Amino acid sequence: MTQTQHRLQSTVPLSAMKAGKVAMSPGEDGLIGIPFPEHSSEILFRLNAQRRAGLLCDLTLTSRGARYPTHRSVMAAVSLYFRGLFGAEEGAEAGGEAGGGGGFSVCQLDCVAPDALDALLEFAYTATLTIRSSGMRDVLRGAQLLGIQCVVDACRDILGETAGEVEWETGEERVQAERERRVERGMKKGSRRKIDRRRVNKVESSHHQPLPHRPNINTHQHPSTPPPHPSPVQDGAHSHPSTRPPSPEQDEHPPTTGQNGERKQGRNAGRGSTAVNGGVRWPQERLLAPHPPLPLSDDRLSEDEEEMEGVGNGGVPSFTSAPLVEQEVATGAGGGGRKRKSQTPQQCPVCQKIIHGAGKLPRHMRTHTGEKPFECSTCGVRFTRNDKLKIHMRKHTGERPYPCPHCPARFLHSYDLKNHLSLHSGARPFECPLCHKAFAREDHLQRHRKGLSCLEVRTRARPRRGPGADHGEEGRRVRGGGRGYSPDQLENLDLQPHASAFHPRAGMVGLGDGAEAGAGAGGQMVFPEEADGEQAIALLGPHRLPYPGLLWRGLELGVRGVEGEEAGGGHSPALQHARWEEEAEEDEEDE
DNA sequence: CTGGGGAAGGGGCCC
DNA sequence: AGGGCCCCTTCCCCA
Repeated sequence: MTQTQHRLQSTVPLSAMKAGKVAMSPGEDGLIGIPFPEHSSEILFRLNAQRRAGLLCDLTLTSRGARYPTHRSVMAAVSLYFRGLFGAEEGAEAGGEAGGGGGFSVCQLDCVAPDALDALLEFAYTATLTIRSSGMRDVLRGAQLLGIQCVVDACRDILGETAGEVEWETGEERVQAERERRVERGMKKGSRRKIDRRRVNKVESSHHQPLPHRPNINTHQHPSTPPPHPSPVQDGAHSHPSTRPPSPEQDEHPPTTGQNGERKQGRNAGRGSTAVNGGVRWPQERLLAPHPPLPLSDDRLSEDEEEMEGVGNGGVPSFTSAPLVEQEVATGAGGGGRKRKSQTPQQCPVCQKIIHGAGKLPRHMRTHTGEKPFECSTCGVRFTRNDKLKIHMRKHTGERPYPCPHCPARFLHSYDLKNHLSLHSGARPFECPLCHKAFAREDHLQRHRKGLSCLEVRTRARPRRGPGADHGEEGRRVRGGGRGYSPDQLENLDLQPHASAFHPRAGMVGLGDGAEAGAGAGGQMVFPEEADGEQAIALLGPHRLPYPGLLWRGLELGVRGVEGEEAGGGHSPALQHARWEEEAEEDEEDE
């Protein structure tokens, strides 16, 4: 858990803010979308912990004497059967005792083997299905009975069963399904990889939205007003689960992953099944993969993709790969105008960042979605990119392809060798323009600068020769949040970095006088109503802001330094050096 | 505070 | 056009 929390802190939002990457759309003043890729897994983890502890459980499933406390909402989210049972189906009225209201109920599922039911519950709460090969059939049957389609698909995939037509499709649904199939066939005109990518994208949506928003394939199968303790057996008998695939989705999306070795090794490693203690373990992506794209007509596809780009819906948005110059065309009323031409550059729909390079947008999008499809088969570490995995694998293979020509040292990365060579040469090409201390690495020089460890702390607004220790201490405080706001940014903020403004006590419950609150982490922060934006910033200080840039934006202070010139992080070292030179000159002029 | 290792993300080139 | 591969920069962490 702590690991997850740590990832939460260090994942997209912070880094994005740090680099000024979470930017507002020009037309959406004040609206900021911040994806939290770990949120869904975090929630799931806590729900699972509650289940295991029996907390807040309002539904008990029983199977042949075994009892499984669980949560209605979770089961309704993962199972079509329970969704219908509890009236949680969209548009369905919560009816009867089993409706969406409260109450505690017991559902007897003797038709599902206890082990299978346990595995399905584990899946529901962990998004990972861990089953023994021998129990595959039971799990498949249970998943069919409960309407957990992705598990059904995964099991069928493993068992090598093929999916046929769905007997219980209504006429309207059949038309819809046929329309989807036509769309799918149309999509298949593109490359196979493209289709796979679409699926991955949709999987991302599914990941945060456990069941797809689509006209449900068998709502009639689960009446919204079921009997108090309906038996899935009846349900299953209705749907002929043992002989029929419960969904037309299978038909549309024949399993392709991991069957013909088409995918690259990295992907296979991350997405395929892996043997676990004699069982088979399906990662989340694979389980969700069979979910189809939204049933869209060709004309609607672009629109809906754009709708999915919204980040305010709590889900991680999917994205369109439409290039900047093509988006208008693609979303126009042309209908058949989905064919896209040049793909570079492309704008990220989440952070608005312009991504250069064909095919680079999906790679960038994974920084938002948190998807890490490339898993190290040795240690299980996952990566967003296969080239990173490849480099990582060198640690296991011992390969160090970058030997130093001057000594026996070998390195994993080319830049390590580069750094190392500078040690041989003694070159320290990066010199601080203020204190003239030289560094072998540019980032060390930057750290030196940002750390205010030299005379750089002398800002134009303050006397240079104050108590030096104070400067150093203040510098450390300013930097204390770890975000490393440069003096440039602080100056652009027009903040007077008086010690009181960043004193840990300031702003902790109460405005100043008598404000006595714990300065440590966890102290309650209170924004007095009368405190305006600048006061609020002074109260907090940059080191207290989890998303400093956000607050500044939210307070509409018009901080150019944060979202202006630094946004996008595209400043070149040369520019940075030039800026420093300029500052140094100004400082000297001040003297 | 500095040196070093490593991860993450972006861009260029090529297929 | 998309993806693989490589290089680069930036940042974080640790000693």
